[in-house]
Amino acid sequence: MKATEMRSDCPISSSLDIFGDRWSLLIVRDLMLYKSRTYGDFTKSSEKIATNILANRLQVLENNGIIIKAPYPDNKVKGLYRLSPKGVDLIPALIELALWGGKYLADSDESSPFLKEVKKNKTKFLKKIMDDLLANDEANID
Amino acid sequence: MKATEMRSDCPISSSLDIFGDRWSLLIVRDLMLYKSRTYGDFTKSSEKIATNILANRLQVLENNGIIIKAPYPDNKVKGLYRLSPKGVDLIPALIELALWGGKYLADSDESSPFLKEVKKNKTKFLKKIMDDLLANDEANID
DNA sequence: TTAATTACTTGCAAAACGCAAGTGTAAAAT
DNA sequence: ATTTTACACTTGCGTTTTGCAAGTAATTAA
Repeated sequence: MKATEMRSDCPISSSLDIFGDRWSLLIVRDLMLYKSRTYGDFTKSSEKIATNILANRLQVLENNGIIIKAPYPDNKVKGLYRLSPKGVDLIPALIELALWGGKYLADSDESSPFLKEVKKNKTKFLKKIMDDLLANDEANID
Repeated sequence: MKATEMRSDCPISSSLDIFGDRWSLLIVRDLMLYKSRTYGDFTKSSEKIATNILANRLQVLENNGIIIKAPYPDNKVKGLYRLSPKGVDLIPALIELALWGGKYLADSDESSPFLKEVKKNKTKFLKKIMDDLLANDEANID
Protein backbone atom coordinates (compact mmCIF):
# COMPACT_ATOMS: atom_id res chain seq x y z
CA MET A 1 0.00 0.00 0.00
CA LYS A 2 1.41 3.37 -1.05
CA ALA A 3 1.68 6.40 1.22
CA THR A 4 -1.27 8.75 1.56
CA GLU A 5 -1.01 11.57 -0.99
CA MET A 6 -1.61 15.09 0.28
CA ARG A 7 -3.56 17.56 -1.84
CA SER A 8 -2.13 20.66 -0.19
CA ASP A 9 -0.23 21.73 2.91
CA CYS A 10 -3.40 22.74 4.73
CA PRO A 11 -3.57 20.76 7.98
CA ILE A 12 -7.32 20.22 7.64
CA SER A 13 -6.98 19.01 4.08
CA SER A 14 -4.08 16.72 4.95
CA SER A 15 -6.00 15.26 7.87
CA LEU A 16 -8.91 14.52 5.58
CA ASP A 17 -6.50 12.90 3.11
CA ILE A 18 -5.93 10.24 5.78
CA PHE A 19 -9.32 9.76 7.43
CA GLY A 20 -11.74 11.84 5.35
CA ASP A 21 -14.26 9.11 4.66
CA ARG A 22 -17.34 7.64 6.30
CA TRP A 23 -15.53 4.85 8.16
CA SER A 24 -12.08 5.73 9.51
CA LEU A 25 -13.24 7.88 12.40
CA LEU A 26 -15.77 5.25 13.43
CA ILE A 27 -12.87 2.88 14.00
CA VAL A 28 -11.20 5.57 16.11
CA ARG A 29 -14.50 6.08 17.93
CA ASP A 30 -14.74 2.39 18.80
CA LEU A 31 -11.18 2.39 20.10
CA MET A 32 -11.95 5.48 22.16
CA LEU A 33 -15.04 3.87 23.69
CA TYR A 34 -13.69 0.37 24.21
CA LYS A 35 -9.89 0.92 24.49
CA SER A 36 -9.13 -2.12 22.35
CA ARG A 37 -10.92 -4.13 19.75
CA THR A 38 -10.40 -7.18 17.61
CA TYR A 39 -11.19 -7.26 13.91
CA GLY A 40 -14.40 -9.07 14.65
CA ASP A 41 -15.43 -6.52 17.28
CA PHE A 42 -15.33 -3.79 14.63
CA THR A 43 -17.62 -5.74 12.33
CA LYS A 44 -20.16 -5.91 15.14
CA SER A 45 -20.57 -2.13 15.47
CA SER A 46 -23.99 -0.88 14.51
CA GLU A 47 -22.89 0.72 11.23
CA LYS A 48 -22.00 -2.70 9.78
CA ILE A 49 -18.75 -2.00 7.98
CA ALA A 50 -17.92 -4.37 5.13
CA THR A 51 -14.93 -6.54 5.93
CA ASN A 52 -12.89 -5.46 2.90
CA ILE A 53 -13.33 -1.81 3.82
CA LEU A 54 -12.47 -2.58 7.42
CA ALA A 55 -9.26 -4.37 6.46
CA ASN A 56 -8.27 -1.45 4.23
CA ARG A 57 -9.00 1.23 6.84
CA LEU A 58 -7.18 -0.62 9.62
CA GLN A 59 -4.17 -0.80 7.32
CA VAL A 60 -4.32 2.90 6.42
CA LEU A 61 -4.74 3.94 10.06
CA GLU A 62 -1.87 1.69 11.10
CA ASN A 63 0.35 2.95 8.26
CA ASN A 64 -0.30 6.47 9.47
CA GLY A 65 0.52 5.67 13.07
CA ILE A 66 -2.96 6.29 14.39
CA ILE A 67 -3.68 2.77 15.57
CA ILE A 68 -1.42 -0.05 16.73
CA LYS A 69 -1.95 -3.74 16.19
CA ALA A 70 -0.69 -6.14 18.81
CA PRO A 71 -1.09 -9.89 19.26
CA TYR A 72 -3.96 -11.01 21.43
CA PRO A 73 -2.74 -12.61 24.67
CA ASP A 74 -2.66 -16.40 24.48
CA ASN A 75 -4.19 -16.50 21.02
CA LYS A 76 -2.24 -16.80 17.82
CA VAL A 77 -5.03 -15.90 15.42
CA LYS A 78 -6.57 -12.87 17.08
CA GLY A 79 -5.12 -9.37 16.97
CA LEU A 80 -5.81 -6.44 19.25
CA TYR A 81 -6.07 -2.92 17.94
CA ARG A 82 -5.68 0.19 20.08
CA LEU A 83 -5.04 3.90 19.64
CA SER A 84 -1.51 5.24 19.54
CA PRO A 85 -0.83 8.59 21.26
CA LYS A 86 -1.30 10.15 17.82
CA GLY A 87 -4.66 8.44 17.64
CA VAL A 88 -5.61 9.51 21.16
CA ASP A 89 -4.95 13.08 20.07
CA LEU A 90 -7.80 12.74 17.58
CA ILE A 91 -10.28 12.47 20.42
CA PRO A 92 -10.87 16.23 20.85
CA ALA A 93 -11.90 16.44 17.20
CA LEU A 94 -14.10 13.38 17.60
CA ILE A 95 -15.78 14.87 20.66
CA GLU A 96 -16.55 18.09 18.78
CA LEU A 97 -18.12 16.04 16.00
CA ALA A 98 -20.18 14.15 18.55
CA LEU A 99 -21.35 17.40 20.17
CA TRP A 100 -22.32 18.85 16.81
CA GLY A 101 -24.18 15.71 15.83
CA GLY A 102 -25.91 15.59 19.20
CA LYS A 103 -27.03 19.18 18.82
CA TYR A 104 -28.25 19.11 15.24
CA LEU A 105 -29.10 15.58 14.17
CA ALA A 106 -32.51 14.44 15.34
CA ASP A 107 -31.87 10.73 15.70
CA SER A 108 -28.60 11.15 17.51
CA ASP A 109 -28.95 9.74 20.96
CA GLU A 110 -29.15 12.89 23.07
CA SER A 111 -29.57 10.99 26.28
CA SER A 112 -26.45 8.87 25.93
CA PRO A 113 -24.44 8.90 29.14
CA PHE A 114 -21.39 9.58 27.03
CA LEU A 115 -22.61 12.88 25.54
CA LYS A 116 -24.16 13.85 28.83
CA GLU A 117 -20.86 13.59 30.62
CA VAL A 118 -19.04 15.47 27.86
CA LYS A 119 -21.49 18.34 28.09
CA LYS A 120 -21.23 18.51 31.84
CA ASN A 121 -17.52 19.26 31.74
CA LYS A 122 -15.76 18.87 28.41
CA THR A 123 -12.23 19.62 29.60
CA LYS A 124 -12.46 17.20 32.47
CA PHE A 125 -14.00 14.49 30.35
CA LEU A 126 -11.33 14.87 27.68
CA LYS A 127 -8.51 14.71 30.18
CA LYS A 128 -9.94 11.64 31.84
CA ILE A 129 -10.56 9.64 28.68
CA MET A 130 -7.28 10.63 27.03
CA ASP A 131 -5.17 9.95 30.11
CA ASP A 132 -6.90 6.66 30.52
CA LEU A 133 -6.18 5.58 26.95
CA LEU A 134 -2.59 6.76 27.13
CA ALA A 135 -2.03 4.83 30.38
CA ASN A 136 -3.47 1.76 28.73
CA ASP A 137 -1.05 2.43 25.88
CA GLU A 138 2.01 2.60 28.14
CA ALA A 139 1.04 -0.66 29.76
CA ASN A 140 0.99 -2.40 26.42
CA ILE A 141 4.46 -1.64 25.16
CA ASP A 142 5.96 -5.09 24.63
CA MET B 1 -31.48 14.74 -4.43
CA LYS B 2 -32.68 12.41 -1.68
CA ALA B 3 -32.12 13.01 2.01
CA THR B 4 -28.91 11.82 3.61
CA GLU B 5 -29.33 8.30 4.99
CA MET B 6 -28.06 7.66 8.48
CA ARG B 7 -26.32 4.39 9.27
CA SER B 8 -26.99 4.52 13.00
CA ASP B 9 -28.06 6.93 15.73
CA CYS B 10 -24.48 7.63 16.78
CA PRO B 11 -23.89 11.39 16.48
CA ILE B 12 -20.39 10.88 15.09
CA SER B 13 -21.60 8.41 12.50
CA SER B 14 -24.51 10.62 11.50
CA SER B 15 -22.22 13.63 11.16
CA LEU B 16 -19.96 11.60 8.88
CA ASP B 17 -23.00 10.55 6.86
CA ILE B 18 -23.34 14.20 5.85
CA PHE B 19 -19.76 15.44 5.48
CA GLY B 20 -17.59 12.36 5.86
CA ASP B 21 -15.62 12.75 2.65
CA ARG B 22 -12.48 14.48 1.48
CA TRP B 23 -14.20 17.67 0.27
CA SER B 24 -17.16 18.85 2.34
CA LEU B 25 -15.18 20.18 5.30
CA LEU B 26 -12.85 22.05 2.94
CA ILE B 27 -15.85 24.03 1.74
CA VAL B 28 -16.70 24.78 5.36
CA ARG B 29 -13.06 25.71 5.94
CA ASP B 30 -13.12 28.21 3.08
CA LEU B 31 -16.31 29.77 4.40
CA MET B 32 -14.75 30.00 7.85
CA LEU B 33 -11.65 31.73 6.50
CA TYR B 34 -13.31 34.03 3.97
CA LYS B 35 -16.86 34.47 5.34
CA SER B 36 -18.40 34.16 1.89
CA ARG B 37 -17.45 32.61 -1.39
CA THR B 38 -18.77 32.28 -4.91
CA TYR B 39 -18.75 29.00 -6.81
CA GLY B 40 -15.70 30.15 -8.70
CA ASP B 41 -13.86 31.08 -5.50
CA PHE B 42 -14.15 27.48 -4.29
CA THR B 43 -12.63 26.14 -7.50
CA LYS B 44 -9.60 28.34 -6.91
CA SER B 45 -8.69 26.76 -3.53
CA SER B 46 -5.41 24.91 -3.61
CA GLU B 47 -6.94 21.43 -3.45
CA LYS B 48 -8.54 21.90 -6.88
CA ILE B 49 -11.98 20.39 -6.42
CA ALA B 50 -13.65 19.16 -9.59
CA THR B 51 -16.68 21.24 -10.52
CA ASN B 52 -19.14 18.37 -10.52
CA ILE B 53 -18.07 17.35 -7.02
CA LEU B 54 -18.26 20.96 -5.90
CA ALA B 55 -21.80 21.38 -7.22
CA ASN B 56 -22.83 18.18 -5.49
CA ARG B 57 -21.26 19.06 -2.12
CA LEU B 58 -22.69 22.58 -2.12
CA GLN B 59 -26.10 21.03 -2.69
CA VAL B 60 -25.67 18.46 0.10
CA LEU B 61 -24.41 21.08 2.55
CA GLU B 62 -27.26 23.40 1.64
CA ASN B 63 -29.83 20.60 1.93
CA ASN B 64 -28.52 19.88 5.40
CA GLY B 65 -28.70 23.51 6.48
CA ILE B 66 -24.96 23.94 6.92
CA ILE B 67 -24.47 26.55 4.22
CA ILE B 68 -26.77 29.19 2.76
CA LYS B 69 -26.83 30.40 -0.82
CA ALA B 70 -27.84 34.00 -1.47
CA PRO B 71 -27.84 36.12 -4.60
CA TYR B 72 -24.75 38.19 -5.21
CA PRO B 73 -25.48 41.92 -4.86
CA ASP B 74 -26.08 43.62 -8.22
CA ASN B 75 -25.34 40.47 -10.18
CA LYS B 76 -27.93 38.05 -11.46
CA VAL B 77 -25.58 35.20 -12.33
CA LYS B 78 -23.34 35.00 -9.30
CA GLY B 79 -24.30 33.40 -6.01
CA LEU B 80 -22.80 33.90 -2.57
CA TYR B 81 -22.37 31.04 -0.15
CA ARG B 82 -21.91 31.48 3.59
CA LEU B 83 -22.19 29.40 6.76
CA SER B 84 -25.47 29.10 8.61
CA PRO B 85 -25.36 29.07 12.43
CA LYS B 86 -25.40 25.28 12.15
CA GLY B 87 -22.38 25.54 9.88
CA VAL B 88 -20.62 27.98 12.20
CA ASP B 89 -21.05 25.39 14.96
CA LEU B 90 -18.82 23.05 12.96
CA ILE B 91 -15.86 25.35 13.50
CA PRO B 92 -14.74 23.84 16.84
CA ALA B 93 -14.45 20.45 15.16
CA LEU B 94 -12.62 22.00 12.23
CA ILE B 95 -10.17 23.72 14.56
CA GLU B 96 -9.43 20.46 16.35
CA LEU B 97 -8.72 18.82 13.01
CA ALA B 98 -6.42 21.70 12.09
CA LEU B 99 -4.56 21.41 15.40
CA TRP B 100 -4.12 17.68 14.94
CA GLY B 101 -2.89 18.10 11.39
CA GLY B 102 -0.54 20.87 12.46
CA LYS B 103 0.91 18.68 15.18
CA TYR B 104 1.34 15.45 13.26
CA LEU B 105 1.54 16.10 9.53
CA ALA B 106 4.95 17.23 8.39
CA ASP B 107 3.95 19.40 5.43
CA SER B 108 1.19 21.18 7.30
CA ASP B 109 2.08 24.82 7.56
CA GLU B 110 3.08 25.11 11.21
CA SER B 111 3.92 28.77 10.93
CA SER B 112 0.55 29.87 9.55
CA PRO B 113 -0.75 32.92 11.39
CA PHE B 114 -4.05 31.11 11.66
CA LEU B 115 -2.78 28.09 13.60
CA LYS B 116 -0.48 30.28 15.61
CA GLU B 117 -3.36 32.37 16.87
CA VAL B 118 -5.45 29.30 17.65
CA LYS B 119 -2.67 27.81 19.74
CA LYS B 120 -2.14 31.03 21.63
CA ASN B 121 -5.68 31.04 22.98
CA LYS B 122 -8.11 28.55 21.51
CA THR B 123 -11.19 29.67 23.43
CA LYS B 124 -10.67 33.30 22.56
CA PHE B 125 -9.96 32.55 18.93
CA LEU B 126 -13.05 30.39 18.62
CA LYS B 127 -15.30 32.98 20.18
CA LYS B 128 -13.96 35.71 17.95
CA ILE B 129 -14.25 33.86 14.67
CA MET B 130 -17.63 32.35 15.46
CA ASP B 131 -19.14 35.62 16.70
CA ASP B 132 -17.78 37.32 13.64
CA LEU B 133 -19.36 34.83 11.26
CA LEU B 134 -22.67 34.87 13.11
CA ALA B 135 -22.78 38.68 13.00
CA ASN B 136 -22.10 38.53 9.29
CA ASP B 137 -24.93 36.07 9.09
CA GLU B 138 -27.43 38.34 10.86
CA ALA B 139 -26.55 41.20 8.54
CA ASN B 140 -27.38 39.11 5.51
CA ILE B 141 -30.91 38.09 6.31
CA ASP B 142 -32.86 39.44 3.35
C1' DT C 1 -10.99 -35.61 14.63
C1' DT C 2 -14.31 -32.58 13.52
C1' DA C 3 -16.53 -28.20 13.90
C1' DA C 4 -16.35 -23.49 14.81
C1' DT C 5 -13.84 -18.98 15.15
C1' DT C 6 -11.03 -15.46 13.55
C1' DA C 7 -9.03 -12.48 10.36
C1' DC C 8 -8.91 -11.54 6.41
C1' DT C 9 -9.21 -11.99 0.68
C1' DT C 10 -11.65 -12.23 -3.64
C1' DG C 11 -15.26 -11.38 -7.18
C1' DC C 12 -18.37 -8.50 -8.96
C1' DA C 13 -21.95 -5.00 -9.59
C1' DA C 14 -23.05 -0.31 -8.34
C1' DA C 15 -21.84 4.12 -6.97
C1' DA C 16 -18.60 7.88 -6.49
C1' DC C 17 -14.73 10.32 -8.28
C1' DG C 18 -11.93 13.10 -11.42
C1' DC C 19 -10.87 15.12 -15.60
C1' DA C 20 -12.22 17.57 -19.70
C1' DA C 21 -15.40 19.65 -22.43
C1' DG C 22 -19.85 21.78 -23.15
C1' DT C 23 -24.02 24.88 -22.07
C1' DG C 24 -26.88 28.87 -20.97
C1' DT C 25 -27.30 33.30 -19.03
C1' DA C 26 -25.63 37.70 -17.75
C1' DA C 27 -22.16 41.23 -17.74
C1' DA C 28 -18.46 43.76 -19.88
C1' DA C 29 -16.01 45.37 -23.81
C1' DT C 30 -15.96 47.19 -28.43
C1' DA D 1 -25.78 46.74 -31.07
C1' DT D 2 -22.78 43.07 -31.30
C1' DT D 3 -19.14 40.38 -29.79
C1' DT D 4 -16.50 38.62 -26.05
C1' DT D 5 -15.81 37.25 -21.50
C1' DA D 6 -17.22 35.57 -16.98
C1' DC D 7 -19.75 32.66 -14.16
C1' DA D 8 -22.20 28.71 -12.53
C1' DC D 9 -23.03 24.84 -13.42
C1' DT D 10 -23.91 20.05 -16.44
C1' DT D 11 -22.55 16.15 -19.12
C1' DG D 12 -19.71 12.29 -20.78
C1' DC D 13 -16.68 8.94 -19.76
C1' DG D 14 -12.96 6.23 -17.92
C1' DT D 15 -11.09 5.05 -13.28
C1' DT D 16 -11.47 4.17 -8.50
C1' DT D 17 -13.96 3.12 -4.40
C1' DT D 18 -17.68 0.99 -2.17
C1' DG D 19 -20.68 -2.67 -0.61
C1' DC D 20 -22.38 -7.17 -0.53
C1' DA D 21 -21.56 -12.06 -0.60
C1' DA D 22 -18.80 -15.82 -0.65
C1' DG D 23 -14.39 -18.07 0.04
C1' DT D 24 -9.92 -19.29 2.50
C1' DA D 25 -6.21 -20.41 5.73
C1' DA D 26 -4.84 -20.82 10.35
C1' DT D 27 -6.00 -21.61 14.88
C1' DT D 28 -8.91 -23.03 18.76
C1' DA D 29 -12.77 -25.51 20.94
C1' DA D 30 -15.65 -29.54 21.24
